[in-house]
Amino acid sequence: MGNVLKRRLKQLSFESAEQEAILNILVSSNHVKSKIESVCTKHGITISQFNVLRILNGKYPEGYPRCDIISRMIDPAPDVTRLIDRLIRQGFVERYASTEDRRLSIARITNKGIAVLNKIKPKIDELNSLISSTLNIAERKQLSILLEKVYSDLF
Amino acid sequence: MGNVLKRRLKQLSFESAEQEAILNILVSSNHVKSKIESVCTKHGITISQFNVLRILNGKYPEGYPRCDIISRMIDPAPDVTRLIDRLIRQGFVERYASTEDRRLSIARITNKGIAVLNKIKPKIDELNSLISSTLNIAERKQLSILLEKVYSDLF
DNA sequence: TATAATTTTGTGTTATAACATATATAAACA
DNA sequence: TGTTTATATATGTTATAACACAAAATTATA
Repeated sequence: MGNVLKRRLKQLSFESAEQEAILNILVSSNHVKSKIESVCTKHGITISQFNVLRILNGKYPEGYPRCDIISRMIDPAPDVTRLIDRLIRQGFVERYASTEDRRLSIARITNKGIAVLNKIKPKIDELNSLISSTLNIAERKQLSILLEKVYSDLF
Repeated sequence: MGNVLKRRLKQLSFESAEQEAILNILVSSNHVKSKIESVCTKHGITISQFNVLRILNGKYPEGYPRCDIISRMIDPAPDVTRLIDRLIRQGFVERYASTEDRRLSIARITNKGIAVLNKIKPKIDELNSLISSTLNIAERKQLSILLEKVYSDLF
C-alpha cells in the first residue's frame, strides 16, 4: 500500500495513515496544478491569471471588486491588484470604479479575455480525464466527500 | 452535496463530478499547506525550507546532492541552489563537494537545522488531527487509495 | 452628528521564483 | 581514445510574490 507515493517521494515508509493522507493531498494537488499550468503557459497566461479570468467570466459583464475575486480564488493570493494590472496590460481585463461604494475598483473581463478563456477551457476540461479514466463515478463522489471533510473546519 | 466547496468558492454549482473532485483536491491542498506554512513562519523558515530540511534530516549525516533533493520534494522547485544558499546563511545546512562525482554539491543538515526541525515537527504532527478528527481509519486509507490513482500516470 | 473602527484598495520595498544560459564533469559512443 | 551527449550545478536577469504600510471610503458607535 502507498507504493505510488513511496515512489514519488522516494521514501520507504510513512509515519501514519494520517501523514500519508496529507502527503497524498499535497502531491496529487501539485500533479493536477502542474498540468493546468502547462496548458495556461502555452496560451501566455499563468495559472493565477487563468483563475481570475475564470472568476470574472462567471460574472460578465458586471465584474467583481478585488475583494470578491480573492474570496473566490482557489489559491488566494495577496497581490491581486498587480495581478489584475498585468491582465489589464494584456488586454484581458478592464477596471472601473464603483458608483455605489467608491472604495471598490471593479474588474471586468474583456472580449479578448473571454476569447483566450474559450481557447484554454476545452484543454482544461481534458484534464478531467485524469479523474474519469481512473475513478468511477462512485469513487469520484467518495473522493469529494472525504476531501471536503479535510477542510470543513474552514466554516 | 458539495456544499463545503460551494461555500469556499462561493460558486453555486460545478460542471461535473470530475471537476468537483479536482477543485476539492486543489482546495484541500491549499488548506493543509497554509496550516503548515503558519507553523513554519513562526519558526523563521518557509514551507520549502522545511521540506528540504526534512529531506536532509532523513539522510543524516551523509546528506543529498541537489538533484536528489529535488526529486524528493513534495513541491519540486527549480531554484533549489539559492534556497539552500539561504539555509546555509541561516546555519541550518552546510554544503560540501562530492569526491566520487565532482559535479555534485552535497547538502547536509547541521545540528542547528536538526534543532529547529525538532521544534517544528511536533506542531506539524498536530496537523494530523485535521485528518484523524474527521476521517476514521478506513476513510484515511480510502482517501490515499483514491488520490494515488489521480497521479498514478506519473509512472 | 462626530469619532472610532473596519473595509477596500493601492504602493514602495524586499525576498523569492522563474527563465535562460554557462560551466564543469561524467557517461555514452564511434 | 577522442568526440558527442547528458547530467549537475551555478549565476545573471527579469518577473512575481510577500510584507509592511498608507490613503480613502464606509460602517459602527458614543
